[in-house]
Amino acid sequence: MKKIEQRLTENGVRPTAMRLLIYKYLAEKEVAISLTDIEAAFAKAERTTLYRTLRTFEEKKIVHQIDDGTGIQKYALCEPGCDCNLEQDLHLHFLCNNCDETVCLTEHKIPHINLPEGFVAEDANLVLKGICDKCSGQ
Amino acid sequence: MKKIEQRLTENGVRPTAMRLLIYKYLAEKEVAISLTDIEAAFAKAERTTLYRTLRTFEEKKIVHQIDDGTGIQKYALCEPGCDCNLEQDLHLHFLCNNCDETVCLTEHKIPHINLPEGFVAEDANLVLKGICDKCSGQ
DNA sequence: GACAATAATGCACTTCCGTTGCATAGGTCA
DNA sequence: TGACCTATGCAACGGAAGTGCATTATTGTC
Repeated sequence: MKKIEQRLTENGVRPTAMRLLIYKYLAEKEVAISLTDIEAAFAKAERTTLYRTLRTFEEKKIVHQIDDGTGIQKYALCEPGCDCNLEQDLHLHFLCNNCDETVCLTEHKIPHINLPEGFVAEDANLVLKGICDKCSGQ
Repeated sequence: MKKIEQRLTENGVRPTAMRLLIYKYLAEKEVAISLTDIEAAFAKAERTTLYRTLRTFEEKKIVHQIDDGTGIQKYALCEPGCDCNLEQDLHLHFLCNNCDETVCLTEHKIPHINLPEGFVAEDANLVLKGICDKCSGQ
């Protein structure tokens, strides 16, 4: 918990009890988490607080937002030292059609794409859908 | 208009007046269209009708749905003969941060990705964001 | 051409999720 | 301690997708 506190402080986020818990929750889960997920896990807390905590985390580069095509925004912890805006840190995400969980494949960067004349890419999002390792193993 | 009628019939969609107009609209626009766009263009028509028309078109492989990360579902005409479910027909989309328009880059297929053991990909979505050719030209 | 069956359209309403405004509680610093 | 700033809680809004049901149009059959 001390480590989490330090991580938050380093990134310019005041380590309140709520935030520590949310960070811990994100760290334990190895998949991308939606606001609704968190809400279910912290029934006592306000949705708004959770929402704003996630946004704060995102602004401070503690989590990155994931759009996996479900229409629901999800979040996952950033790797320490990663800057999710840089092309080299853009990794792909995998959405399982079976368990509906989305995981970061941080080792798999998005390949560079040659665009037609006139197009300038600043950001990229690649989502693969299918069956994840947990579900295919059975 | 006869051609459109034929296209719809071939794909098993009854060519009503409404549908012909919507198809025509999609064909003229060269960018991905949201339900709200269409609603604005056809002020007289019901949202539900437009919504269901788009869904029907999608089911019958006349349009494909695009998730460009804006949280708004968009649609664009499929190339004749394309099967948007097949890996070889999966192309990437480009969302312009300046004009907010999303275009299909049908010539640019999504590269094949080697996934970790246990992951089986069935579908893929790649969206690049940046400045499009129209906006960068100025 | 008239009729029944089927499909498309229009209207009302719901749900889900993200988002904001404002009041209150809590922590920080002089 | 008191003033200030930040975080939290509560209430409400708004956009977009989606559904149920009645009505209208279209098709096939006799």
